[in-house]
Amino acid sequence: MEDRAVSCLIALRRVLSAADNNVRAVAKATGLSVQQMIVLQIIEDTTEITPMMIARRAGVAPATATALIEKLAQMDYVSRRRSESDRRKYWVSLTDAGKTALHSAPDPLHQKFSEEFALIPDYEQAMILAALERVANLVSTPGEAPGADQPHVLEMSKPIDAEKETV
Amino acid sequence: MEDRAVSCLIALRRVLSAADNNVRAVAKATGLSVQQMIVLQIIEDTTEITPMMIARRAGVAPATATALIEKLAQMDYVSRRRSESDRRKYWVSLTDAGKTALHSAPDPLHQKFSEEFALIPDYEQAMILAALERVANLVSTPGEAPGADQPHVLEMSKPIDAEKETV
DNA sequence: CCATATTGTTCGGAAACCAAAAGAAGAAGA
DNA sequence: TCTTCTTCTTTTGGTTTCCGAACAATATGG
Repeated sequence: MEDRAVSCLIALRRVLSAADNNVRAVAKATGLSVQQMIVLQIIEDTTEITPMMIARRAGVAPATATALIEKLAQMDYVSRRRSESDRRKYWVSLTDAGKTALHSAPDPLHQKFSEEFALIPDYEQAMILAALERVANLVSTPGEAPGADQPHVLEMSKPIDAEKETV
Repeated sequence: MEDRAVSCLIALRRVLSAADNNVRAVAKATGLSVQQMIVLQIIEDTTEITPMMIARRAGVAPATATALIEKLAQMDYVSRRRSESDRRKYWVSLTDAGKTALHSAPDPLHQKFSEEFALIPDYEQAMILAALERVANLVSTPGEAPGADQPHVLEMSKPIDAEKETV
């Protein structure tokens, strides 16, 4: 009877595999690495976020996050703004170029899904949405959920430009 | 209208993110790299498969597939058997150790899902399964689907042992 | 037998990643 | 104020992963 759970997991793995291939394709199309894309998406989700939080969400070591952010900053896809409440950290956010880059490449999976989803009868659409949200709530751990640790609002732009000449 | 498709994709991305974090955790627990785990799973799915097919399914370059297989063979997780119908290629399959390794680590997502899924009322379980399979069919491309390109049955074991002394 | 294609490998370099140590800034207590 | 401890980020050094390109071996079709 927990047979059905197994079937679910199998279906899930098919979806996962397709999605994985997809991100790679999209990444290649944008000229970004997969990890860079993930980081950009994390930043977009939160609008503003610190390196440590990026590391936690992306599941990489802090050192790796530093390198990723530095790279993205060099490409001018993200901007950094020193926090004033805690001057050790800084807030990373997407530049316009970053947003553009993130959405420039067509996403085959997104498109395919949207197209075919539109053909499905209404009641079934609703069913699928409900099921997906149910599953998302089942599996998503609070640790990586969005929402916590928002930046203070009162910090004004004080750009991190000192290290502009980093090689 | 197509609002619902967007909500679906958002939910899907939550699931994806959770799953991604999960594979990393499991990989770390097994001492395998993520890519190695994926390859092992591909091999298990097909029982027997050639390097090129592995490369295509895993979405990596042939050179990478070679390296991955070589590594897994060194760990004695996979065995190779030269094809007789086409002596360029060979069939890769899982050893018992490989199967064990692949399933040794507890899978937090799998567990969590199974547990919570069991608590869901019957009709909703059925609904979720149907929805997941629907989605899987929507997104999965035939190219990476299992089933095609099976090995000929008549090839007997002629191990690739020549390179046993590879450093 | 000779092109051409396919399969897999080797090689060299680029990039990703991490652990550990270091640096810089906050927090807490005397 | 002056420790001392903690947190956040970076640097360093070294490992691993991955790919492109050139290559060898085999197949296939004239």
